[in-house]
Amino acid sequence: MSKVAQVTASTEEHIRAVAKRIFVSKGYAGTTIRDIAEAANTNVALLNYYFRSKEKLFVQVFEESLREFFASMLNMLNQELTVREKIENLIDRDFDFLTQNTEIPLFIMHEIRSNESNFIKEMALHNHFWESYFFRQVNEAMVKGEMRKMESIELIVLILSNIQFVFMAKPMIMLIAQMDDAAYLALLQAHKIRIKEMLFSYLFFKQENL
Amino acid sequence: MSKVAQVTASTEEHIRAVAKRIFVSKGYAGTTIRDIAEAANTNVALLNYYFRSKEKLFVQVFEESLREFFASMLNMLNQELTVREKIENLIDRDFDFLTQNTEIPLFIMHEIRSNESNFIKEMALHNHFWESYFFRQVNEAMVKGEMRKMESIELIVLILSNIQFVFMAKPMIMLIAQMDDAAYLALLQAHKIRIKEMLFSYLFFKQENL
DNA sequence: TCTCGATTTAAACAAATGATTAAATCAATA
DNA sequence: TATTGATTTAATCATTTGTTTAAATCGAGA
Repeated sequence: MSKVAQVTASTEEHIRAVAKRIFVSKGYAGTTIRDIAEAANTNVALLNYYFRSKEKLFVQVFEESLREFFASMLNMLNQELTVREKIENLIDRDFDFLTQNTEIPLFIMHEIRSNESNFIKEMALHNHFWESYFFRQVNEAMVKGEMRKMESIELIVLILSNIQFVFMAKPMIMLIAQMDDAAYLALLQAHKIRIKEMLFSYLFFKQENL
Repeated sequence: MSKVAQVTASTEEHIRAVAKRIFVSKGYAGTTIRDIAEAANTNVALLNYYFRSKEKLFVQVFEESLREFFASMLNMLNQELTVREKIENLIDRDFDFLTQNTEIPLFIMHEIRSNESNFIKEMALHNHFWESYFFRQVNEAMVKGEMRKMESIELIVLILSNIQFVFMAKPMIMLIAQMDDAAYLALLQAHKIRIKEMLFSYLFFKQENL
């Protein structure tokens, strides 16, 4: 039984991994279950045997992507570090993750928007987010004048803009700048250093116009 | 004849406009020609009568979107303004356009990536871009120490990150911050002011570590 | 070895989809 | 009014797509 379960789990996991790669690259609507079956060296009936339907398979893939996507942010929230350290940590972790998973942010944004069956909106992403230690820390720093005053959502948008856009726009950047992969990676490194410099000097400005 | 041509043009234009709305919202693969025909109060045969195929209709829509998307950037490039004025101009114009066309950036990025038939790569977006007056101006300012030194592509990525991400991530922002449309619009206004402040103080720093 | 449940496969089905056909309608003009 | 070409429509076609069925294969335990 242990062996059966093992084989089962690995077949199922293999299909899920293949499905993830294709869904992430071509989107839900652009992917057929035959694409997945073929790439996984199996057949469409087996997909439905393990996952019941294309949509249920997709939901699993999407939820996993969402978890990975938010992992570094959630991780950041409740650690015993300064705000500045946490933000630097977030940038480093996100760049590492996104360099290996360039397509994830665009995939998630596109599916949230084009999704009509609303299962995404039921995932309750906002849970306990704004009440976390991080945002209390931030508020405190703002009150003390150690940090520029703004709403939490503004802060998050400002930071994530500078992290994620360069990944979401990868195809266009490579196109208009006529880059190869090596040049793109070099851009990533330069960009990462630059946004730390810019964000830190903006967020932790030398207090005067508090 | 003039009347025939007029009616023709308006029917064709009406279909194109409806198609654009649906393609932009649901993506190429997620859109059926029957979706479009129904929304345009006509039938699938008429779509093919005017546009020959779903793909040819899509190409027209996509090219138009691309033109609009780059309009403010191209407009900026060769005007008689200072670098700082041009960048402020770009931010203002893009925010105006994107507020009315929130879905365009995500649409374009997604289609560039999931597109397999490569017609996009043949559109030669890079033409004369890097040789424009704007980048000569920028280079000059950098040499003079009026502006922080960086590659042109870095500068563009830095600016566009801060403009476009807030639009591309709209569905997620509204979801995790539990915003309504009014709150989102308020966020846009605050963000626009903020990024001008941040970018200008970073790009046009008080010269010292030139 | 035989049995039985789990896994895998080939084949088929119904619905959806992009495209086409052929006929109907319209509108200008001879 | 009759003709002609442009436009619009309903119906149909062939293929693709998600799903299901039924049979085959596998592997552990009796």
